[in-house]
This record gives sequence, structure tokens and C-alpha cells, in this order.
Amino acid sequence: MATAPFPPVIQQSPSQHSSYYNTTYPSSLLSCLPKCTSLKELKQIQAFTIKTHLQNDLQILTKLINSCTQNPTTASMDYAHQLFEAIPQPDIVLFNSMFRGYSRSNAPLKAISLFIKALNYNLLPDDYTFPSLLKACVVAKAFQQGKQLHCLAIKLGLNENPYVCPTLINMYAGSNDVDGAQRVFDEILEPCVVSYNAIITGYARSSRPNEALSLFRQLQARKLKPNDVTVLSVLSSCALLGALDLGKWIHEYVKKNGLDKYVKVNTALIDMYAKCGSLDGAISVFESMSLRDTQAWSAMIVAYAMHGQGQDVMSMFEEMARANVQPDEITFLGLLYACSHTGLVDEGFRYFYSMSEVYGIIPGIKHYGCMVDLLGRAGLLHEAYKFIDELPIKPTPILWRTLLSSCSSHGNLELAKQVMNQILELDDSHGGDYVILSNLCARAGKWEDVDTLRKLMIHKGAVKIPGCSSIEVDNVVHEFFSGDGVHYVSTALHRALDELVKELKSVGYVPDTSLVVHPDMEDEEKEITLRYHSEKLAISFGLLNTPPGTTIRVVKNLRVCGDCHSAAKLISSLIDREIILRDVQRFHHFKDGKCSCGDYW
DNA sequence: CTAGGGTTAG
Repeated sequence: MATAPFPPVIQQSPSQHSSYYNTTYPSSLLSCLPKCTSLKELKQIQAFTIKTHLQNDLQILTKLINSCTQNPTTASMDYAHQLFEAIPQPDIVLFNSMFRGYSRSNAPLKAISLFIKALNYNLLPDDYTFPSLLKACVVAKAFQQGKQLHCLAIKLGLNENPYVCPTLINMYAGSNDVDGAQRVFDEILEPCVVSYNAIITGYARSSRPNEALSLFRQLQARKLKPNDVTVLSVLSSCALLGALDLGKWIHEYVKKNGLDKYVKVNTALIDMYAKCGSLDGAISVFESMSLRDTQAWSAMIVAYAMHGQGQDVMSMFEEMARANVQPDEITFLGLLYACSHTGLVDEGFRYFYSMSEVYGIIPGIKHYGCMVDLLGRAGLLHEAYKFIDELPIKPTPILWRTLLSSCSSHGNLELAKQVMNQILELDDSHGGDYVILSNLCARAGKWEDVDTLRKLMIHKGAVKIPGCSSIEVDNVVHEFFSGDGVHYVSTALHRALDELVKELKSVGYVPDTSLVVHPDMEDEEKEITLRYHSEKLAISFGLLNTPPGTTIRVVKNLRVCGDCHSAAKLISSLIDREIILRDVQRFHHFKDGKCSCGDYW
């Protein structure tokens, strides 16, 4: 009887097994506790301990608290706190359990303040203490405390502990200090997969995919086995870089090692294929999945949206509803994004309103951003201005920036100036804004304004992000910057590019020098500036280094420039190569002299 | 009582 498992409380009503409580020994109570999940059950058990005078049994109380902190809610943590407070001299194990609960229930500050109490009790933190607390520091953005914990871990000789070390790395990475994370990582003699995962994830999330991938190669060289988490971060790095070949290799690895049973891995694969320009790859992963959660559907919806397939986005959304999967805020971002990129204003507003009214999802700043883009793209510039002006939350400079680029594409200089004033009040350090407005002024021939803006930009110390395009050849990602002369093949590459431009001109290409805003530059100089744009460098690098007939895939960090866009169209027909260019906001598939965006972007 | 995670407007 004493060893009999406690009955499964969940299925029975309390009255049925209250007699059982009375005949049970504490040991079976102990073994049943971890299986009890609901607060109601736990309270029943506590009531039982009072009846049997076991309410002060430390072992039982510890188990009770552990049950509360396993999958904690605010209520179960309050209850755990009550139990905890009644214990006269809690040990570090009990504190650890509380830390776990608080950090898992999104109450990081409570974890941190409880830790101070533990220190006041003269308790020494152990290897179980640090992971929960470091996580709490990340959530609470308490980086000072995080660093103090790091020092403490060093003092206690726990900084290289296999459980502590990854969380230390993660704490720095989560504080936007990947270099700090790298320093922790460098100090480990024999990093395990988990430590590699932490640092790779840190780089991937800080948009430093190259470093992430080189650590991934290091991991492989050390004969460590990548797991599902490794694969997630590596795939997101591939997606950032547009490294399709590596992504495909990872996909093979995933299949070979049975990692495709993880829904998250498949979702990351969908995203990777979509962002590397292979919508077909994304679709085939999606269709291979036996189980699809909200995130998987969202990733597929966003994939269609990115590739400008608005109709597929809508039908996917309907199919998702038929499959009884609830949409989330990201699903709606995909929907709104698709509407704005396909010019479906009414449809967009319908989804926007249904979000909160039907699905109870409160629109966030990114949803508002889509709506501004939706109106702006459609040329409803004043409506967009009014929309931002009447928002229930304070607009970010990004929202105004969205409208600024709509003003630019619709050539509305007057409104652009007003929008620029709004931006400058919030953030005057963004070089791109000055460039957009100054280009608009230049097109209107207002050279004094161009000059004033340039001076203002220099005065504010605003810098424009340099254009950068990358292309993957033989598993190596090559990056090119506008006017790049430092790449190791630059001379051969420049000669090839000069040759290419000559050929293009023979079939009617006229460099659009009006895009180079510089009153003092000669036309010839402008043409050279235009010729060495990063996207042209990357495309001609691809032409030189990949077999004839294969698709060229280029990724650019900014919007594609108009001249490069028309050049790419001509190249696709002249050399009979498909070019897929991913710019900062969408895909351009160049084929037979045409682009999938229909020249509207 | 231990860690690491994918999808997010412009």
C-alpha cells in the first residue's frame, strides 16, 4: 500500500478519493505531487497535510512548492510564496525553486529581490541558482545585476559549469552584448553543444550571421553533434544571408537526423527557404508537415506575402481557420503586409478591424506600420498622415519614415517636408531620411534645398547605411559594398562589370544618372558611381563564378536602386539568367527581361 | 530546483 502510486487526481472528484488520502503514507504523497499540476489539486493536498499534521513537513512543502514552480502562473506563484514565507529557514534548494517559478512566470523582479533575501540568509548560490536568475536578468533587462551574477559565478568557480555557462552567454547576448557573450565563450576550454547554441543564437539574433555560421563550422570541426536548437539558429542565419545552399544542406541534415519531428525546425526551414528566394522550398516543407501550429501557418503566410502572392496569403488564412488553428499577431502582420504590397486597401482595413473585434488581438506598432504603408503605397498620403496623427499610441520615427518613402515614390515634396519635420523631432540621426528628401528636392530641381539638407545631415552627424549586397558561391557568402574596391577579386570583377555595362548599353541600357544626387558631379562620374553599386557588383560576381544557366541569388541590405533594377531586367534577358534579388523589403525575380514586382516597389 | 529556440511593418 505504501508504495502504491497515488491515484491520478485529475480524473477524480475530491470526494471520491478523500478517503484515500487518510490511508496514504507521506511517501506516496511525495511521489504523486510532481504529477499534480493544477492549483486546485495542490490546495487539496495541502488541506490533507493539515488534516494529517504534516503541514510543516519540509520535504512535502518543498514538493508542493516545486509543483507550483514547474509550470507557474501568477496565481500558483502567489500560493508558492505563501507556503515559502511560512518556512522558517528555507535552504538554497527551496530558493532555487522559487527563482525558477518567478523567472518562468515572467516575474523577474521578484526573483531578483528574493535572491537578495537569500544572500541575507547567508546562503551560497549553487549551479541551480544561476540559470533561473540570469534568465530573470535578461527578461527584466537588469544587465548590471546580470554582470554582478557573472562576477559571483567566477568567485564561486561556477562560471564554467555546463549549466551556468550557457546562461551566462545568453545573458550577455540577451543584453545586446554579443561581444561580452563571446568573451565568456572564449574562456571555456571544452564548450558543449549548448554553449555553442547560446553563442550562435546570440550572433543570429544580433544580425551577425557570418559569425554565427563560422561558429557552426567550428562546432562541426570539433565533432559535436548539432541538435534542434543549433539548427534553428543556423537556419535563421542562412535566412539573414540568403545562403540557400547551406540552408539546403541543413535541411538534409535535419532529415537524416530526425530533427524534422520538431515543428519549430520545420517552421525555421519554411522561413529560410522563403527568405532565400525559394518559395517552392517553403511550400514543400509546409506540405510535408503532419502537425502545423500557429507559427508554422504564420511563417507560410509571411512567405507568400514576401513573394508578393497576395491571393495565396488570403486562401492560406482561410485554410488555417478551417484547420482550427488560431491566428496570432504575426499572422496578421503577414496579412496586412500582403494587402499593402498588392494594393488591397479595403481588404487590409477589413483584416485590421477583425483583428481586435473578432480575434481579440490588440494591434501593435508594426500593424499600424502596415496600415500606413497600405495607405501610402496606394497614394492616399494625406489619409496616411491623418492615420498616424490619430493613433492611440505615440508614433515612432519608423512610422513617419514609412510615409516619407511613400511621399517619395508618389513625388509629393510638400507633404514629405512636413513628414520630415515630424521625423526630425523624434530622431535626426537617420541618414536615409535626408537622402530621400534630398533626392525628392533634386528631382524638383531645388538645389538650394538639397544643399541645405546635406549640410544639416553633416551637422547632425547622421550617416547613411552603406549599400551592401551579398551572394553565396560554393558555400561562401561574398559581400559587396557600393563602390567597393577592396574585395579580393576587385580588379577582375570591375573589368567584367565594365564589359557587362558595355554590352547592356548595346541593347538599350541608359544609366539613370538622375538617381545620383550631386550637383558638382560630371555625368561620367555619376555613371561610374552607379556602375559600382553593390547589387551590380554582386550580380556580376555571380555571373563570373557560377555555371551558365543557374539562378543568381543576391541579397541587398537596402531597397534596390532604380538603375540596378532596370539593369538586372536587361541582364536576365541578355545573358539568359534568372536573377532573384532580395532587397530589404521584398523579392524581385528577374526573368526574360521582366521583374515579378511589375516595376512597382 | 538546472540551459539553449523559429515566424514580426519600413
